[in-house]
Amino acid sequence: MAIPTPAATTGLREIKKQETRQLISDHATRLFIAQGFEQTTIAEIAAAARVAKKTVTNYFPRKEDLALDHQEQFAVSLAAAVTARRQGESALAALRRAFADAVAAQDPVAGFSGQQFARMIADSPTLSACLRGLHDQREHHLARALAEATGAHPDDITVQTAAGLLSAVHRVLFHRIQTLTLAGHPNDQIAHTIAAEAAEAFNLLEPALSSYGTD
Amino acid sequence: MAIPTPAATTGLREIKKQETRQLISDHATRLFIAQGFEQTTIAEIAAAARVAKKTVTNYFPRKEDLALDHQEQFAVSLAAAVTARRQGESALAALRRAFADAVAAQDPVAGFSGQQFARMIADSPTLSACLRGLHDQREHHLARALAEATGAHPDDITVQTAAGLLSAVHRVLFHRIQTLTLAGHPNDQIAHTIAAEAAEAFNLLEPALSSYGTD
DNA sequence: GGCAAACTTGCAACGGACGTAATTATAGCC
DNA sequence: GGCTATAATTACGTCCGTTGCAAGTTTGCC
Repeated sequence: MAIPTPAATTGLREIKKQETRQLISDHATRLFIAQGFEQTTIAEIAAAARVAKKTVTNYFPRKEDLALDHQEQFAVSLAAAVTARRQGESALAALRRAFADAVAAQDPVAGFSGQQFARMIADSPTLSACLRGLHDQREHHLARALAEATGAHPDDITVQTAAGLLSAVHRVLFHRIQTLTLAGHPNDQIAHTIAAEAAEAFNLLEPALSSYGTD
Repeated sequence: MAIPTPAATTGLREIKKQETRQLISDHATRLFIAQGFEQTTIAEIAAAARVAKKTVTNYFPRKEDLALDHQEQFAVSLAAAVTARRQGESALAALRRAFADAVAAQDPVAGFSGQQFARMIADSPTLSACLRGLHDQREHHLARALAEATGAHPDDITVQTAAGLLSAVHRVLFHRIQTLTLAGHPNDQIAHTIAAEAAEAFNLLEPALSSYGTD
């Protein structure tokens, strides 16, 4: 997926901004992995990147933003899967297929983040809380997409519940991938295990939502 | 529910500790309601309660602990409902009944917290994140209870998924009560509305888990 | 070449979290 | 009933994330 950059003239200023941002992000990730998230200070990152502390907090308003990338992509992933579902495909079927694809591709957005990254998150209450918030945002986006797909009011209890149930399955599977990653399993083996478990999990929900959100 | 106090001799010291704790908590709640959670500093609370700053953070390690009470009770509520379910009653039925009871009693643990309290939480990212963490803990406790009830391994994907689905319904309904509270509806009206919506939400899950966790 | 806008920088302040040592008051024991 | 060990409270101080502000520097445009 190339960067769209809508009318973003690649002037010298934009180029240097992107370089500076990447420079800070790279040093931050390296330090977080090496010595943990909480143990790394913004001052250290700024010193490593040879920029001012203020520049770091200017590009990344909160410290968590330095560690968790692709937040927006994660938050809209389920809603996008529903919006882009095939003709006659239910929301559940679309989300099942989307997860299977993500597992096959070992997509980081599905939870394939590497052992060191998973450990960094697990060891940091701040990052764990931030991840919970992202799961929450993802559910809300999904609820909006489901409301649009079914023509129901966004506050409708059935819409809200369906979004909660569907995102719960994805969240449980995400957490399972993280757990297996932390346990040291290689991605290939995790993908194999999770594929079978995902079938069980989605099958459990099938009787409840088999035709929900079908065109 | 009286305080068990297992062999807790009600010495003068324990009494004064409880008084001090209550004094701090009362002043904190009052200030949070009056001027918001983030806008209130621990120093202000300490000054209002006429104690040292350190005494506040000694009784309440984190600032959130000053605002959110009964955290442990909330976290174990779903697990307790499953553990105490009747003979032959499914986990879903037990949780449906527990929620109906909580709504009838307008239990704060179910979300009946009053408009000012709901606003305090909604206006504070810190408290919202803390509440998400509590929902997460509640799901994990439920998963353990379900594993024990079904004899399955706690890491079993069916157990994890069932816990995720069941707690998702409770979480959606909790959030709905908060939303209605923020909108200014009186508790009686909310209880009436939610009772009907809860029936819809649990009915949605019924085909999936009607017999799960039955003795 | 010069001007306006933007980015970067350094400094400062605030607030929450944590640690430590000193003071005070209680509870158990003789 | 007095003494001592224990535990809470207090008053410091430090660290770190976050925010605001003014000055300096670079970029893009005229």
